[in-house]
Amino acid sequence: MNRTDYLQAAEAHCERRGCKLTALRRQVLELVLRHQGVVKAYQVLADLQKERGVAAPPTVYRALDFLVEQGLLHRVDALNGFVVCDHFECQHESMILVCETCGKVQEVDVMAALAGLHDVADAADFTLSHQNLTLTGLCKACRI
Amino acid sequence: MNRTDYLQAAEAHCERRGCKLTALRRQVLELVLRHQGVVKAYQVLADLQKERGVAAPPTVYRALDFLVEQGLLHRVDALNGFVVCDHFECQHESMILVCETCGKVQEVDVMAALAGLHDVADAADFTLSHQNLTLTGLCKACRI
DNA sequence: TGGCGAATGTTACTGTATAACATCGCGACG
DNA sequence: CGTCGCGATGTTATACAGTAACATTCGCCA
Repeated sequence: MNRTDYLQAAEAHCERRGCKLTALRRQVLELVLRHQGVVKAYQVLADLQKERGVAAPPTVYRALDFLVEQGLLHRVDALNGFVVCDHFECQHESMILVCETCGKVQEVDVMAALAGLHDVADAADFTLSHQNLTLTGLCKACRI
Repeated sequence: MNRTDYLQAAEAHCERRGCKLTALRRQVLELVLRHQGVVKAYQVLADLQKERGVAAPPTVYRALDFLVEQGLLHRVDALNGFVVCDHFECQHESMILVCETCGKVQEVDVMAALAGLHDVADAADFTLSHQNLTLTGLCKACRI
């Protein structure tokens, strides 16, 4: 899916969910899309300042929070960063793989494997929320 | 395992790994042990300052990093915090369950379930590091 | 057209973490 | 015994991450 199609789909997605992908939110989403992999909030802020002169942290954080809420982005706790989710349509749980060496990020679906985790959690009397796992390791290129 | 035994075991553990649980590191570990569940670095810093008058962030962070490296603590990314690991002896991967409501933390072993995750990662040409998963959800008490 | 609510702007601050350099303490080794 | 090296700790300053609180704007619709 190219960038234009993605943005259009994202807009429709928000519409369906009863909220709006405003100009600002769209701009922030575009800025995130321009990067490979994980982006930091302050990187987005800097980019935004380049495009519109002024912008303060809350501006960016509010937009990012919104996009995460809509499932368009995932937050990567381990890196204090954000990655685009390119399959926000399907209700899913996914696994985000972050390469320790090159920082590249990929997202894979993981329903089956998660079932096992849910079992373990159940055994500990714990109910898991829907969530996205972030795991670190080595990607194909860096493993060599 | 009570606190004294734990500290002694921790010291032996470091020894075996060829490094030292110095007085400072031991003190920081004790401070973490005094709390239930997750502790923040700046909480430890404040405690440390109460005990020894002065202390700066790097002092605490260096000690915490060391303890994490030795497997005595786990870092909980999602909370910017740290929890004691009470089974640092066995080479293990574990799953840290954080209750969204009360903040309580428990750690469970999870070898079996992880095998599934490794399979999924392999399929994506990705080699997972040994790591501790942090998952959020609701604990028994808060689920009611 | 006026008023309501959501979105955004603005200021200031709190919390998290690390860089860079100084100093200390202790064991190895001549 | 000195001193060299090195790991641990102290110190200062600053970078990076996130939010509270309040002001303002904008679109919608009664």
